[in-house]
Amino acid sequence: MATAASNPYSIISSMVQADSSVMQQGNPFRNHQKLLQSDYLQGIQSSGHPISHQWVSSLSEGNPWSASLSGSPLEQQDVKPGREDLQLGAIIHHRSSHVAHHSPHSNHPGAWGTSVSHNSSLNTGGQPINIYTQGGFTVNGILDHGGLTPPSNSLEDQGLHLGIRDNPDHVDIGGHHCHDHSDEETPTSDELEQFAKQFKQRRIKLGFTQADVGLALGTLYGNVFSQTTICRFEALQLSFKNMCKLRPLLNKWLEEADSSTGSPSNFDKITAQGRKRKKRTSIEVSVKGALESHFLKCPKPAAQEISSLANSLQLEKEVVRVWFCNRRQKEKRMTPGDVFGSCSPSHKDQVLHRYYMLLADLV
DNA sequence: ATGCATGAGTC
DNA sequence: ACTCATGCATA
Repeated sequence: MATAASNPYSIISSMVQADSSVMQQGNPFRNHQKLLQSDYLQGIQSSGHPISHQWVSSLSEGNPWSASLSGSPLEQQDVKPGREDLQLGAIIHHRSSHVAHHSPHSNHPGAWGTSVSHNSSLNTGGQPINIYTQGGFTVNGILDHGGLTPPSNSLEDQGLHLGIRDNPDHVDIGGHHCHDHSDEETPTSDELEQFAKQFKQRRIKLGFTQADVGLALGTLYGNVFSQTTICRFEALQLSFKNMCKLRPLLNKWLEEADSSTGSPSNFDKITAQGRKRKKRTSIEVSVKGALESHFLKCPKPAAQEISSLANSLQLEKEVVRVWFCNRRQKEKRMTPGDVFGSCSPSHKDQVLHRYYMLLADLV
């Protein structure tokens, strides 16, 4: 994944993400100025949703997937406290169990499963912590004290400075307040990039996997994260804000890991799965191409438009809707991925052509 | 590493 | 309905 970090937003990207300031009334080509001035960083903080369109809200359709779920129509069967499909997840338990309450949550009708309340984020205070493992292995990174004695060197020689500037809002993460240090200030994207890079380096040197880190974070601060999230952090594929939130935690982990004199700590790993999830639908490349091109013209299609699109593409409406949501979100990442994704070269050319036309029109 | 998905919080 | 943070499942 080439370090495209140096250029987070190309002209194209900013053009495409102009959605936050432009109405898409079928004629996005009218707002050139807006397109040009759309600034990535700006967009981030203002999390702009200038106007919320009120489409014909006619989509209270029943859950289209609920039935197709391994034949078990128990979509809103409630969770019996203490039991449920927990067997699916491995329970790699350990001695001393000190955390493991799930707040009994009722499921939302239409949800896939007996949701096991997955809130592991941002618990202020002593919220229940959910721990899991992806793949059911993993030996928690850090602190399996004694055991691992990686060839640690110190990170002092690295430029491990967290550039701090100003501190707009206070975002406190984890179960405790992080007031003790300078971390939670607002960094620049450069600093973030720097940190991410160093973090990855150190992590690897210390011999930990992304999954390890995610888990360790839970053990350390009460917030578990998946391999996915750590991965995205390292690759700068999170929103700026999200990056800022995670950085202090990861930084702390780094420090701990580095001085892995680790104080014995124990943990319980509970893979609390058991929630039924819709089978991931895989969209054909050609179809993706079509979606992609629609996205260019209109990143925020109205419900009706989504419907017709879904029809012509033979996809479920919901799938299309979600696709657009994800696509938009992708556009807002620090390091936008290839705008063309895995499109065929020919399609890419088509799209590129459109961009060029647009550009030409701008000048 | 990434694509499709979920859920909470917001307009 | 949308955004945003996050993750299971998969390529």
